[in-house]
Amino acid sequence: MSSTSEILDIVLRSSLGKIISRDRIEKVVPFLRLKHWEAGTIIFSEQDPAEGFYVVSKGIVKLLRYRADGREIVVHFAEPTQSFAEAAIFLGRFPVTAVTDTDCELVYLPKSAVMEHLASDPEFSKFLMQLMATWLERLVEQLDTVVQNDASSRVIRFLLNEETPESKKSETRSVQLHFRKADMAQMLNMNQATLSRTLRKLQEEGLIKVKGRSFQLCDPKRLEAMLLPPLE
Amino acid sequence: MSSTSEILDIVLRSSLGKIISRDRIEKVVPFLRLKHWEAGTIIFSEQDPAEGFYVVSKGIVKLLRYRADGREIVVHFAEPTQSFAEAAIFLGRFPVTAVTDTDCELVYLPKSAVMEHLASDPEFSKFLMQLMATWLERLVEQLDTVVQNDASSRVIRFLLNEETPESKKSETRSVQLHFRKADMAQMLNMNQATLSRTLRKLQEEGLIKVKGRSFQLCDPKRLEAMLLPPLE
DNA sequence: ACACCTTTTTGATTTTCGTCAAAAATATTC
DNA sequence: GAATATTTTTGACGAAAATCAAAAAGGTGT
Repeated sequence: MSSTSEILDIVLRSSLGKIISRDRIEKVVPFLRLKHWEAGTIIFSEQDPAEGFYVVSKGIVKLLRYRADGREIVVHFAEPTQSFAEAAIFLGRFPVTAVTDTDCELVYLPKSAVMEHLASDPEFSKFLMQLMATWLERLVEQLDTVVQNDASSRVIRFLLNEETPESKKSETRSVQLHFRKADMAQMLNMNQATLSRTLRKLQEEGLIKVKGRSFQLCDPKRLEAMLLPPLE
Repeated sequence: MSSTSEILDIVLRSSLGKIISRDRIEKVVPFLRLKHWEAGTIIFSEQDPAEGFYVVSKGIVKLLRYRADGREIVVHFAEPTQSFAEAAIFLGRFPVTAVTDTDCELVYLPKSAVMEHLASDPEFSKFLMQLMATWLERLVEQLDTVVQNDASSRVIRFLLNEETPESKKSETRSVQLHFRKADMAQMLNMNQATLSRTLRKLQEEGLIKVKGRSFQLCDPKRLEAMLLPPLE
């Protein structure tokens, strides 16, 4: 299962594979580990010492913070080909907790391999910084979304952000959710009941159609316009 | 004013100065620029192409996003010795807007100088990544704070986070604000009036004392306990 | 197709916070 | 130190969303 060639394949297909040469990847592959994780397992916890980072091969990993009151603050859902916790190896600790949301397969890249590679390949360090910069951008975006003060705006914004580039080109624009609506509510910092009601309202207004976990954006222009200030 | 030795001094005192050798800094100093900025000036706007980053020498720089409705989402207040927008040179664009909150003096480090240095000094790339990782941590922390759903918790959390290590050791624990209460309210995603009322409430409960921009934490233990779930 | 479990929706009620506007307090300038 | 401008506090009110609990819908396995 966890053969060298399989790991190679995963890394090549991940975002890392797009920047690092095949040669270099082949060299580090022997130091990487592929592992299966059952749904609901804690991969690491906030403040744990960090000795490496991960690439998702299969499944969804939920990155979050646990509140003292048991509530969860979801930072991100990591999907296949994405890596996560890159920054942690530079902080020395994980700033969030990672839990498998479904059964998963993850490649683990130990810090030592990364650091060595960093010294020998300036391109790699640029790439890592780009990755981290993307995380920063994502977090700023999320902060912005979550702070939006009415529920509809947050939902609309989420949907527009979540839309894939393919969908944007196609005729029937849609968003496919890879996790529960309850999770979505968490990400948007609202009550599950409020999300439900908000979605109903948006449907009644003919802006979207909801069917389980798929959302059709019936009127993208009007959706975008709703994020702008009301005309007065 | 903007003499080479002055710039050298600022960079040495900044967080960059702590990691990069004096030799190396001296080499790049001729490529850096020190500039004065009047209060309320936009340094760069969200999505502007990024060709360098900044170190604050004097004053406060507000990093934020403008909403379509004119509201501001404050991401951070950058204070002297701090650098900002490092990540932007890897993204190619600024993810936030930067506005001088007071009169400022800033050193500008052009991307070209950074990139050159990056190739020749692996220590520097590690340092830059640490800087960016710190930003990430800060953003996660802020997301967590802002999402806290009641005003008191947000305020308490902010105060505890804002406390300096020195204060934590000292007898009279306190926090000194470097910007207006209105700004603080923005950071905490609440109305200025709400912040005012919340502070009053916390004072009445004997938890803090407020005098202008300085806050005394009378009962740090109880403050921390308030972030925990209520006993039932 | 049934029973079982999970997720989502809905209703009724309460609470918290935003809004607006005016007054008070605090800084700043001359 | 009076006068102006800026910042903060306070009050009255309304609106939006949280909460709790129960019903409905959707999945899964046998």
